Amino acid sequence: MKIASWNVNSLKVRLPQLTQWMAEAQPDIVALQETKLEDAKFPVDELAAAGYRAVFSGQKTYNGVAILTRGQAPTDVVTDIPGLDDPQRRILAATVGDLRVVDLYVVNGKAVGDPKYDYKLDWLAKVREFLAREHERHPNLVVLGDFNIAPDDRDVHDPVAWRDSVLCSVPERAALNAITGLGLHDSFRLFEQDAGHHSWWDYRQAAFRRNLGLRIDLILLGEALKGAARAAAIDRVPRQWERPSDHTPVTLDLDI
DNA sequence: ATGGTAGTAGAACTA
Repeated sequence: MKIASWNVNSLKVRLPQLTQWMAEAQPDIVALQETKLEDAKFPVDELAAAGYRAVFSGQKTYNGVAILTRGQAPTDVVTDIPGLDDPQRRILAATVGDLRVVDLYVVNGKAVGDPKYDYKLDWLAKVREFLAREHERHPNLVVLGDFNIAPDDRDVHDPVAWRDSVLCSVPERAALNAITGLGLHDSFRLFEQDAGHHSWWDYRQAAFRRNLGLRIDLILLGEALKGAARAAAIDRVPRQWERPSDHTPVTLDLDI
């Protein structure tokens, strides 16, 4: 089975690209971020026509997450972190067959020291507690999404320029390490050790053409699933299309 | 150099 994550930066704008990409890539599960759609406006019928069921947690203008599945319908859906009263729609957990899937749109944080940065670190700490409980209950855990953190310097086009800035700072990386420390493995690094592989490129300064990007979109696998991983990839093709998202899809092939 | 581009909205905020 193939699992994917894609920050589409407006599902309304990117729906044609999403359905085209799914028709070509044939993923079984797709986690979306930044849908920017109220639930009443989610394109349920269009995605059903493409062969996918959907669960979603959205809001107008900002944020919004969704999980699309082929075959079995997602069940046991959770849309909020227990103990965190947060109107921002950034987390969606669901059971899909034998897998527990948690889709995250991690807070960007704006800049180190900004109030949004403090919210990011607090949000990540609360997510870690939630994921610890999810992992205990569901060994076959997949946590994926836009983490808005580059795990280490290999994931950054210019580590010196980005040193200690938001998306790369030591406290953010510590928060991510606290999550991977639960036994959740960055699946891309099970297969690829080199630098220069990115999943997000700023719209400005021709960043994609120059490969000035970061790898911030991750698929984490629980210990029990690690041995089932067969291949991980970043599909740069949709980033080359007309009117692209600033993120491109990341994928994982699992032998289950 | 706090620029630049994109999405949502219809000005300013978020990324």
